[in-house]
Amino acid sequence: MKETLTEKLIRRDAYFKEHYMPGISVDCVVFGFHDSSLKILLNKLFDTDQWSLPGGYLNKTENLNDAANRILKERTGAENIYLNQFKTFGNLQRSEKFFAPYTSDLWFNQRFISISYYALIDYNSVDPQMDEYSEACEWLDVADAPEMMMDHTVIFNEALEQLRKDLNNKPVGSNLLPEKFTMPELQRLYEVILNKELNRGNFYRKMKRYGILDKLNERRTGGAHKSPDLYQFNEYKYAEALKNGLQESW
Amino acid sequence: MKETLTEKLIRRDAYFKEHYMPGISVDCVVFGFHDSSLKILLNKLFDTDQWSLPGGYLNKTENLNDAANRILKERTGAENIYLNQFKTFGNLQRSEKFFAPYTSDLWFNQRFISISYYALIDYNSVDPQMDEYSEACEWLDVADAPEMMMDHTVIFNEALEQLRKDLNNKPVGSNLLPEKFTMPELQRLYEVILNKELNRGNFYRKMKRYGILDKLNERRTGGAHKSPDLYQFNEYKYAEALKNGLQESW
DNA sequence: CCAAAAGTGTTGAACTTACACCCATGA
DNA sequence: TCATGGGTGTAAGTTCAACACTTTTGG
Repeated sequence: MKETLTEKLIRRDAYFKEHYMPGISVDCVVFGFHDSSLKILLNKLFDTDQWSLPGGYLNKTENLNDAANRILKERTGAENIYLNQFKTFGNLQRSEKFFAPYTSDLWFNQRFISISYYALIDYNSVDPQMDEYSEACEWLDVADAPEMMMDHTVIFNEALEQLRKDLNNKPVGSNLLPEKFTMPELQRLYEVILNKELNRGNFYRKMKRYGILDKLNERRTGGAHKSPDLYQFNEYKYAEALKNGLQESW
Repeated sequence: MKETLTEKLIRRDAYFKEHYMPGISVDCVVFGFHDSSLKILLNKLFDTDQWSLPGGYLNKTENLNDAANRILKERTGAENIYLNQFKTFGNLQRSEKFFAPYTSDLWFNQRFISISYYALIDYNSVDPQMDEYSEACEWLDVADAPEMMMDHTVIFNEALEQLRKDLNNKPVGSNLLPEKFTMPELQRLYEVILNKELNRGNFYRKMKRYGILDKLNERRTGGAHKSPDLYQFNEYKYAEALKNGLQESW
């Protein structure tokens, strides 16, 4: 017979009490880019209709950033993911409703402060993995994000806002795209993050002017039309340019 | 006979265990502007040579932002201070050295995660107040910041970096200056935050073009030369302009 | 009346925006 | 052959840095 979510939480209670810092959780908003749209990686918990951000707890002997990396590795199989801690959520009521059915002495049902990261990852390098409390782990389209548990919708929205602000200051492009990509793909990434259309010619020139891309002697074949050139980021020049920001208004 | 810092911490141990969340502290980097330079509010603990950021703990029945506001009110006497949560610090070793002399069962000597805010405040509205563990609470010049305890120097540097980035996106000017100020004062604020000189004429025009300032029918008299006009921020227009950022490179 | 500071004008360079055009090429 | 993408041209408008000029005011 299948163990319910409640039974699972009760069974794991003592283990968590021993190994994890009380009151501190780490949540990750994992962004990917696929099929010209921005995706987010979400779990679906057993016994609920709601989705949740991949998250976990802080081991007593673990650094904060290491916890975020560990949690992401468990969920995506990938290592060295680009992570950006963007805000810590600590309102009293943030998990009240969700845990209302549980007894208050349950470890999981204490007041938690959520230290939140957003992660940027090459969609194709991810193999979404469920955790022990979930019945699904999937990429969903940011444009129609589902209802999420607790305050995860708030966390997600703030992550998206921060991503938008970081577009000219953080290596967003190189972390969301595969190593080789075409100029139209890069433009679509910018458009979908900024949620507005950009002029093709100007985008092309602007990107070239930054000098952060290397043009490869390859093209993407197999498409329906002219094979577009492939580019890759010049990591050194990209990093240099980001030090002062890309200084553009888009 | 004066109670030592150690004695004080031991005496308060049970009280904190009862009322405050374990493992979570809130630190504030408080910025002010005075005499053409950027200042930071620091405490000096008893029995040490090091300075510390004003900080405190999170009450079990208190929201995160409320804790930051409470701590600031205790230290500055001011309410409704502009606060910006910018990062959470949680390395294992962050307080190791500092608390090494204390026994490990002391509440204060557990592993703490520091949720850090920077605060912007009108220098003149502050009456620096020592807490019970300090022998001094003073404004010090950011340009020659002293040695600080634990990882507070790191926290301070990241706050300053964030402030620089936020200059065009957050109401930095209106929160650091008194209600009425002159254009040269505003320019000096920008210069000291950005750490570079700006062209006077262009600064003047740019500020006017934003339309975020109201020119008053008053001047600052008493100076050695021409009395400059006084301005104040038009809060509504300032807020509107900040929604999209001030879009300037300075 | 003069020095210093406030405030304004001007100008050339640079950049943005928006649109248009040509070429290449794969289905 | 035609739709899509690569690459370039250009005109109009905007912004910027730099410098110089005028105005104001305290001593």
